[in-house]
Amino acid sequence: MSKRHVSLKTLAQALNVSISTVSRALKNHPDIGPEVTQKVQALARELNYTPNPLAMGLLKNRTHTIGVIVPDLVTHFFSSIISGIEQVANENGYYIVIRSSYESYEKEKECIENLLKLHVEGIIMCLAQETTEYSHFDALVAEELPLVFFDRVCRADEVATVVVDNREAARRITRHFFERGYRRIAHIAGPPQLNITRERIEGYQQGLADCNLPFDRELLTHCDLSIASATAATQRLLALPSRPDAIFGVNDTTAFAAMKEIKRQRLRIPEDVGLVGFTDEFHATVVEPTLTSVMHPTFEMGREAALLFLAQAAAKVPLPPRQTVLTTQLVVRESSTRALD
Amino acid sequence: MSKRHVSLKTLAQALNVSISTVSRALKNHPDIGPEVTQKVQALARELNYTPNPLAMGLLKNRTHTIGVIVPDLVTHFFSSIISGIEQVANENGYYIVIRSSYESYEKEKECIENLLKLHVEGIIMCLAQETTEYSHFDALVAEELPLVFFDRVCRADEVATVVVDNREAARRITRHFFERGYRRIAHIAGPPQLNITRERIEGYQQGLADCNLPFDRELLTHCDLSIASATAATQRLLALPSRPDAIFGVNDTTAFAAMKEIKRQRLRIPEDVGLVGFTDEFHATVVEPTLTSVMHPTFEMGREAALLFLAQAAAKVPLPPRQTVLTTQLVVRESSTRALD
DNA sequence: CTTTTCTCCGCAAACCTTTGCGCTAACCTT
DNA sequence: AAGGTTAGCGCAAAGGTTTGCGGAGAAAAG
Repeated sequence: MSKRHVSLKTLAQALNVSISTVSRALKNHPDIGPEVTQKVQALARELNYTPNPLAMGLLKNRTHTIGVIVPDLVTHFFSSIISGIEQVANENGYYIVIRSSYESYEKEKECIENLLKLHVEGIIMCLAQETTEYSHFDALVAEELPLVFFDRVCRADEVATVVVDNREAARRITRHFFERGYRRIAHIAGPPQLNITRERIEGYQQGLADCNLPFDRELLTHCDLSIASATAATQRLLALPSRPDAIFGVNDTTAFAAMKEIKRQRLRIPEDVGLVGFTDEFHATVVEPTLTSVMHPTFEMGREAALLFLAQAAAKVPLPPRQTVLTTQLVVRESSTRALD
Repeated sequence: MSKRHVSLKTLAQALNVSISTVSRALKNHPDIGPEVTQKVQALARELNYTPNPLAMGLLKNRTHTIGVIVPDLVTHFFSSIISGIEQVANENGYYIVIRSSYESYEKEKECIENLLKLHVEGIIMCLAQETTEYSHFDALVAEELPLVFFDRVCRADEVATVVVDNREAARRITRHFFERGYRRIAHIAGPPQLNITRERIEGYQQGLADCNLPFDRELLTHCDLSIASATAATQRLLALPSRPDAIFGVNDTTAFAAMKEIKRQRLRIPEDVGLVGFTDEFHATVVEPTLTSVMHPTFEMGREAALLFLAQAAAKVPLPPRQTVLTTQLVVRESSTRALD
């Protein structure tokens, strides 16, 4: 399709010199005479010569490419992280190739195989929700290909990861509810296999313990992070004989779905039910009431993941797996601040 | 870093045959005897051989790579479109490399140069807001490199584009307001240089004409699509001596910002001020009141853009620039439906 | 027994770049 | 003037793949 690219050969033939002379002239090699160097550089500029990345890649065995796999592209959480990855990657001369796993284990495997075929120099990814078995990373680990997990992680003793202080954040939320007078604090958790689910549940339980509240198994329910599933979870909680007076959603999407359902049932937020999310998207400030949420440094998470990749890529020997833990902050808004008695 | 890849050479040496024999054996070339073919294929499978894409690219002058440039990655609108592009691209064996222009003209130029250096097979993009000059596409057009614009477009007589029926949609919104009894209908438009801005303004004016409403210059104001700017625009409108009773935002983000500001000023939606957005993100159903909006087929737009690219890539001769126009639908919710007298 | 016709495989070029080494002049030294 | 030095350039290999062509050996045909 597109017109032929100009190569060293093009220049060499036009000037009647050898290819190697052109190559050296372009880098001001002392072996090449000043006039020849002049002419070559002039023509290169004129014809807008740029080295063929494929040829360079073949020679140096490098593609300057990072594979990025996310469960989906559309969620603000992931797109924001990708944005962070992209920034650091570009600043360091890397391109990012994106694929989404659609939360599917099979697709995730496929993505990895595909990216390996492309000879990416590393992979930065977030596990799919379905993934419960991690042997498809064996090849990467064995080949010592730089690999970084963010948010949802596995094999943290082998590969670099970047996560947030999930336990601490969940604990803080629970205590915040308690301080605001809520006593039956429920948690809509994510799929059990995810580390973020486990950690946030642990933090939730720790928070309850801190406040001398009993852990009521009824008040812990799961969803698959979809809106429908979060709505159903909310309905289960609200239908309990002894209804919760506060709900902590595993992420903002869950919280938004819960908010919709709570309002649909004509319950008031925060008076009847307190609500807190996790991530703190922009929309948390738009909904009514505004949503209390944990500020998740998504952009930073992307940047950190990219930095972890760079560190591994630069290292001559395999680096010990590094865990980066980012700190979050609770942003208190209307949905959890009812007037205290 | 990563262990050496297995190449034809690896197989050839291991089996004591020539590289070309291995190459042919893998494709079941009749020239190669059955036992040799057997052995080669067996070893290839065992060692998990895959052709080196760099070598293939060098040979065929193809990279199987599409460059995608968006103003930003974080906005739902763009990430959703990217998702559509990614799907079609992957279905057809292409990888997508993403870069964001951050709405900057300079960065946009830089992105294009960068992607060209990577030898992408085409570019699918949305113009940056700052871009008012289009000569940096000369090279692409001249090289006949497949190029597709989506949403914000230029040079539509030369390059393929995919857009929505902006005029029609804006017209429909305006008439919807009129039917609901609103008479002073304002429009917060985007930056003047964008085609979407112009087209939606035209539709807005046409809608006014349809309803025999005068076009009041005061009721048309611009913003740069940022939240702060949209808030300021709303303030300007609400401060008018004769305040508008309806506002049509150029997109949902603008409408959300307007909603926040209207509520801050203790005005009621939809009673005092009707509000309509454009794009119809998920959050339109979460805010209170729920937001009437134009359903913008973003995912489809991404798919269509990718299909336009594929058509060009497959064509032997340059295709005449094709315009794909997607139709939208007005989704009426609470923010524009006050009780009629 | 020689010639033809296969079968089966290797050589080399092409895609593009880098780089160690070798080669040819011209210049300098003694 | 004869030998050595050096500036300035080209050859060739390497990286991996495909593919036209040529070549060797064996079997079939004369």
